[in-house]
Amino acid sequence: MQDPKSAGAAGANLLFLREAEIRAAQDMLFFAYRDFTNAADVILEELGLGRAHHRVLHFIGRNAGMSVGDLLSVLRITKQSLARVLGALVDQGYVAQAQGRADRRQRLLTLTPKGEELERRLFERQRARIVKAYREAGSAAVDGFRRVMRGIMDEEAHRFVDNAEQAREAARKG
Amino acid sequence: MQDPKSAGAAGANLLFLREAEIRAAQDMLFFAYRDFTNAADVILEELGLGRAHHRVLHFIGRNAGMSVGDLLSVLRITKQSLARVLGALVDQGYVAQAQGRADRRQRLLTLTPKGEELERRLFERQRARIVKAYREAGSAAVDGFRRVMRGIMDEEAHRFVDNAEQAREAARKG
DNA sequence: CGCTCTACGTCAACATTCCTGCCATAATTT
DNA sequence: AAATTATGGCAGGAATGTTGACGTAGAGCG
Repeated sequence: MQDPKSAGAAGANLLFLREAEIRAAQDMLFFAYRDFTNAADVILEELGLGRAHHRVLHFIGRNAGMSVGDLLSVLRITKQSLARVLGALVDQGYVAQAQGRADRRQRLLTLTPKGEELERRLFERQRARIVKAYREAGSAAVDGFRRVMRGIMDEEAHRFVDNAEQAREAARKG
Repeated sequence: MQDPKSAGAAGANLLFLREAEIRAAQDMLFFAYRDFTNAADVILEELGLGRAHHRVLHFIGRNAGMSVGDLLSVLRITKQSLARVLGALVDQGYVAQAQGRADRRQRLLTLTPKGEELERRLFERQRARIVKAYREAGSAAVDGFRRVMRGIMDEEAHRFVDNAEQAREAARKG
């Protein structure tokens, strides 16, 4: 190992492995996201809704009473893109809007019972996949998964996930 | 804990935690995918390319010499959707097509040097995010991450990731 | 050899989901 | 009163996806 040549090769090898790991992560993010979102598509298609509708239902369900602006910054899409999707969900009775108490300009968004029921049906499809993966991988792996995923996300998204967690904690206690 | 009421509450609590975990996984998949893909968007926009182009470059780079049909089944889009994107990449000199030796109907796809260079630039952007996440989480967490991600993906995708890994192994050795 | 199947390209037509820009309204903040 | 904020709405366009139909070249089989 004192041969500079083989040391160089070992170094290159380490770099190679490192890169291979990253490449594999790219693949996995693509496939996992593709197959995870795909799980709910059957139900959505029946109702003539798309993935954009699902995302909106999911995040309103996660953070009941959020404003339109909050939703926009979570989804990172434009007002107009959201307007169509959200409008359809309100029209079809999945989402309810309430005037904000502190700021009456705000429309605070919540799921109607019908919306909750649909969100749950969609959730159950995806749940199966996660439960299977978690069970196969074991709880230590799940912890690692969570830590890596958090590292990939933006800081702001971090905060959202934590808030949703806390909101549920509070709801459970109070 | 022998009180059936508190046992029931504990059971509900476990279910609650389990569901909260799954919900958090939903959030994290969305945010991690959103922010990870977003990392390369700046470069793509400069060149007038989209994410679809990036995906094609990525997978051809990962599996040099793959056929159009292989690419279609990996991406799970239609021939026509791919045709536009792939055609643009060929026209602009990022991707080369070669006639298959065994089956001359096939167009085996590879990246040109120009395509490799672009793919690398795109990769570097995303690499930073993964490296950061991996470093913060530690190698045990990375292993857990991989195992969970594999569990979420379809079996078929499993195979693709393994093949790409092996192809690189072989290329390194031979 | 012919017949069929496969891999691929291509054209037409259309749906979904995103975008930018601009304007309007109402309520809050300064 | 003026500026800012939260939201809604319209016009128009781009990226990405879809289905369906047709054509060509090559592979594979009886």
